[in-house]
Amino acid sequence: MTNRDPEESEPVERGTAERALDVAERLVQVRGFNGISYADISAELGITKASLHYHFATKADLGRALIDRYAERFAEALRLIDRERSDAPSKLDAYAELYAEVLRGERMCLCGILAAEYQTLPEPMQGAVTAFFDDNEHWLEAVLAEGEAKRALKLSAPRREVAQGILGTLEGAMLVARPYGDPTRFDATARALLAGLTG
Amino acid sequence: MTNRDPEESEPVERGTAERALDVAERLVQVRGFNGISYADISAELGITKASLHYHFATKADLGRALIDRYAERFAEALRLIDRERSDAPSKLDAYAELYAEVLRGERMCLCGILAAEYQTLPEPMQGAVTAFFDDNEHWLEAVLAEGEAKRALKLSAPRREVAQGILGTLEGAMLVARPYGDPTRFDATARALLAGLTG
DNA sequence: GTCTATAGGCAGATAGAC
DNA sequence: GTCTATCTGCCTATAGAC
Repeated sequence: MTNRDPEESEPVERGTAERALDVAERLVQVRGFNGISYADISAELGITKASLHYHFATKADLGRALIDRYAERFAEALRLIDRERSDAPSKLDAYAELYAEVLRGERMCLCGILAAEYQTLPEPMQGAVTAFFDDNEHWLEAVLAEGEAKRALKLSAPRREVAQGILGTLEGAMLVARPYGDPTRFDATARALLAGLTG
Repeated sequence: MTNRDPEESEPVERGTAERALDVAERLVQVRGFNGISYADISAELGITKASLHYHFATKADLGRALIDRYAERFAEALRLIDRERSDAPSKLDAYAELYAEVLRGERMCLCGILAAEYQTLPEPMQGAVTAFFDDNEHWLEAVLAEGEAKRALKLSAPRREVAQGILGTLEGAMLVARPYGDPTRFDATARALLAGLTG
C-alpha cells in the first residue's frame, strides 16, 4: 500500500499549497475539474479564495500542479512495484490493485476523469493527461516484455496494443463501477483481464 | 449503420425541442454536462436562452430528456442488431461497432461521459445513466447466453460479470482513445476483447 | 414559441491593507 | 501569506410583451 492518501496520513507538517492540492485532488477525483471551484477548495481549507489564488494564480495552474503531483506519486508507486514484485503477472496484479484502492476511496483515477473533460481543459492540462497515460503504457509494455521473455505471459497482440488495452480496460471498469458505488464491479473485470494474459 | 446522427441526416421537419436535443447531445458528448450551458445550445440553434427554457424549464430536465432519447435510440440499434445478425460473435462485433462510430464522430458515449460527472448530476439524471448501463448489460447477457448455448462463445466467468466487463472495457477504450484523437486505439482493444470471448 | 430585459448567484481573478 | 473588498463575466432561471 504505497499510494496512501495524504489526507489520511499522520499529521506531518504540510504547507498550504500542498494541503490545497490534497483537497483539490480529492474533489476533482469525485466531481471532475469543471465540477469544482476555488470556493469549494478554500472553504474546506479554512482560507479565502484570494489566499488560494496566491498559491495558484489561475485554475489552469492549479490543475496542472494537480496532475504533475499525481503522476509523480503514481510513478513512485510503479517503481515500488518493480522492487517488490518479481514476476510480470504479480506486477500486473499490483498495478490493478492501485486502481482498486482509488475506487474504494470512492474516487475516479484523476486522469481518467480529466480524460472525460479533455476538450474543455486548458492546454497545459491536456498535455499532462496524455503524458500520464503514456508513462503508464510504457511501464506496462516493459512488464509485458519481461513476462513474455520469461514465458509467464502469452500475448495475442503487439505489446503496445495490449498495454493500451490494459489501461483503457481498468479506466473503464472504474468509470462504470463508481456510479453503482460497488468496487466489486471493478474487481471482476480486472481479474478477467489479467487471467486473459496469463492464459 | 443505424445510429445515424440526426444532424447529418436529410433535413426532415424537426421541432425546436428535437433540434435542441440534437445540439445539446453533441455538445455534452464532447464537453460533458458541466461543460455546456443554455447559451452554447441556444446560440447554435439561433434562438435565445429564454426560448430554450420554454422547451426545457431546467437544465436537469434537459439532461434527463437527453439521456432518455439517447437510451431509446441505443435500444433501437440493439433490436436492429438482433434482427440483422444471426450469431452471438457477430452481434458483439456489431455492438462494438456502435461505440466505434460514436468515437469516430469525436464524441464519447453520452452515458460514459455522464458517468464521469455522476456525483454532480441531478438525481433524475443519475438514475437514467445507470438504467442505460443496466439495459446494455441485460442485452449483452442475453447475447452471451445465446453464444454459450450454441457453443459459439466460451466464457471464463459468469455471464453477468462478462457483460459488465464488456461494457466497462468499451467505455474505457473510448475514454482513453479520445484525448489522442485516434479511433484505432479503440479498435485494437475491442478486437482483443471479442477475440478473448470466442477463444 | 419566441422575444427583451433582468434578477440573483456564483465563477475566476485582482487590488491593496495588514 | 492571508485578509477584505470588489470587478467582470457567465450562469440558470423568470417576468412579461409580442
